[in-house]
Amino acid sequence: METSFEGLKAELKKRNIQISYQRLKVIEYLMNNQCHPTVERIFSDLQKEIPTLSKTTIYNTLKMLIDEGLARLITIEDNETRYDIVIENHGHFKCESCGQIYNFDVDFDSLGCDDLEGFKILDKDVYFKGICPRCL
Amino acid sequence: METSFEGLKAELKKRNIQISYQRLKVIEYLMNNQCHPTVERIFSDLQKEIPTLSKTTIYNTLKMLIDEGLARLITIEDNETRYDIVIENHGHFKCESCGQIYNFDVDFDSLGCDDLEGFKILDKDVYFKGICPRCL
DNA sequence: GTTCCTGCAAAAGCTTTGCAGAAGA
DNA sequence: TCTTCTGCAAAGCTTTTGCAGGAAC
Repeated sequence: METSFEGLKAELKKRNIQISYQRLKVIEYLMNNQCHPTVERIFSDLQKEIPTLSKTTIYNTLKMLIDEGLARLITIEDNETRYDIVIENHGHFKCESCGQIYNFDVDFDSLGCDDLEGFKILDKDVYFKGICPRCL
Repeated sequence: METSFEGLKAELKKRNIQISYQRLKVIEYLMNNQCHPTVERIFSDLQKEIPTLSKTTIYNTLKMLIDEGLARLITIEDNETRYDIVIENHGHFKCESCGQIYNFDVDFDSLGCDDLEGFKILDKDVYFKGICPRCL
């Protein structure tokens, strides 16, 4: 899976998807801020640079990336939707104190195979919650 | 962790929490329908029995159970919040075809410890998505 | 009598939809 | 020219809050 900025742009071009200024900025933001931002966060940060930017465009862009399999949703908390541009398998740890989300490596192959014989598994997510070292 | 109906009632009594008819019915529903229902589902099913029941009461009851650590949220999908009365550690598999959520055993102890040294882990969730055998 | 619970109505918050104008091919 | 993209405004949903009446202790 492509995780470099240039590679992502090439991937979109290959699929005949226009790379507008707004889309470029959203993708750039996701690449530079792998802290799994919410739409609100992306919006308020990018608005400084693009005053006319609307949330609709961010929603549109994120939807497009997810449809293309280039981003994924993180629903570690039920009242906030976050986004993750990195696709390679990893788990997410959310600090309940500061709200920061950390990545960590997970051996997905060793996970829950006994009970799921006959199931077609398309997607695996591991979510942990607790307190991060900085807050402890 | 207590998973029997009587045990749960006793647990609430011990904590001086009133067990009203509405609360009893919601708990009973969660015990009998471990398919991880949404609020909408609980509401429409229980309304047949309790015509005056309001969603607010269901939200209140679920919030109380979660605050007491007797239920947990499942946020496998970002646009629907589901609830789970069984607390013992298990993973959740959601069928993308029929929407059914299945439980499966997970060896949580073997999960992602290398990267998380110094983190205080309070909660672990494993979410899989795919197609269940019935839909395949 | 005091505290807690229920449930209606309203508010809040996030996401989607409709649509007109702009930009790009 | 034709298609696609942007962004405002409105709509749609789920969840929360305020509050008055009622039940439990």
